[in-house]
Amino acid sequence: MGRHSCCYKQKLRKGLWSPEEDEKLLRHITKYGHGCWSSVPKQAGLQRCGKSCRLRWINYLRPDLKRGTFSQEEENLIIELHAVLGNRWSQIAAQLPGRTDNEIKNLWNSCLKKKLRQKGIDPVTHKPLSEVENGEDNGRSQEKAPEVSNELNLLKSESSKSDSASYEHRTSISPKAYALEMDGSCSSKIESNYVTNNCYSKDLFLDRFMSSSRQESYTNTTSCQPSDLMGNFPIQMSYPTTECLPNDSNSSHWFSQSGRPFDMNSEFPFNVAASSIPTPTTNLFLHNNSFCYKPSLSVPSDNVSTPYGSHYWEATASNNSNSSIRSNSSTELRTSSPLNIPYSWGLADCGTSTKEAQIHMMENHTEEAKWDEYLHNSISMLASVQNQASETLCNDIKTSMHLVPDNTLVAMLPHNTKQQEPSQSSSIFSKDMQKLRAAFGDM
DNA sequence: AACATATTCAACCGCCACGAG
DNA sequence: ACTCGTGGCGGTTGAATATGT
Repeated sequence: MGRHSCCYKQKLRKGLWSPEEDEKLLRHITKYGHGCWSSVPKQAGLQRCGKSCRLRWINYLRPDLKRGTFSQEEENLIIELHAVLGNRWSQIAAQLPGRTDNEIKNLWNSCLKKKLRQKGIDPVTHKPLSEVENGEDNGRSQEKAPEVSNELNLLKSESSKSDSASYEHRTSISPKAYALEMDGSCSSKIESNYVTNNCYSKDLFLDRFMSSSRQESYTNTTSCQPSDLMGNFPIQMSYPTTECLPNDSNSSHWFSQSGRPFDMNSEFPFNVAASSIPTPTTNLFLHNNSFCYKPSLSVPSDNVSTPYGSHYWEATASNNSNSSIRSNSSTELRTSSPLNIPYSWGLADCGTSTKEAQIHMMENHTEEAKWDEYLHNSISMLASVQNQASETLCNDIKTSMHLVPDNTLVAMLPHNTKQQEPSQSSSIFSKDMQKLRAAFGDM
């Protein structure tokens, strides 16, 4: 038990992935989607088990992954979320677009744990070490407030080093919003984000943060603020279309996992792939101008026309030898124009030609209105959902969490079976979409 | 320069949950 | 009810790299 049948097969490679293997896998998934993972290695011509392929894709090849060191804000958010969620790395990762659970787990084990200990905080309980050492159980509920506020003090001090102004902004919450939260109003932004986007139960949240000094704790919750989470939804950037991809192989370098570049086969089928390439996600919350992806997808170094407008792209090499893709800031938000370009990541789409795919895209673009309306309607549903018992909410966590980790878009697509039922996350996305539209107008 | 030790992080392992048959 | 195949998750390992002596 436990071991996948495919792993018993002979001649399966293990260990680090070679650039050639990466290329095969990426090419295959870009072209066909992964479908059933167990069939991927065979179809892609890889001597790997499906599980290994899946892992490689999720942790390394996925185009929406961010590369590079974690920002202070990200670290703070991880600590915050860990205090609430524990070692539920996938759920924590869901709040950090572009980051994988593995990455966060590694960061936690190698870095954050130490940092917390150095600050005198037990990384397991998030209580002061002295308290942990002296024994506990002096009334758990009474300990929660100091435990949280201690950590928040740490976070505040950490955060203030780099960004005190924005910290103050982030840690503020209007009395009205707070009141809404306190009386359990379903229309509260706070709840919708905490409960739905953050995907832990309201009860858990309340239990954690709404203890005796709850207002203080809450208003000091660093990166977990509703305002942040509202912006925590990835927006989609359009990939350059096929036609714009350079034939010049010099500009299509790929990077091995150690950061060493290798040349992509110039025949890499982007002409087919373009229709399937997912929109990479970025993050308003971090509000970076640059977006780094683990593999450097071919990016033209001049103006790029897409079906949705022109974007200027600048390919740069970052310090850590990973590639990065930078858009000029003025067009950064414009790059989010195709908010709902549908892609079928994860759904085998073997027979889809470029043309078909483009038609498909257009159809879905018009379908967006319907879908948006549908999503909007689901906001009201959120009300009833949020009034359910926390147990129910806990059960829903898993469903909601499908939204972010793999590809935000996948979960939002009308044709995605996962989304055939209205979900809480849909509501949030709809809100976010409205917010973006309000800010940038309908594209 | 050579070695030892520490750190990082990609990948693997084992388990669980779920759906299909 | 049971088995099987699969996806997903968290814990762990170990090679590569960094740092210290």
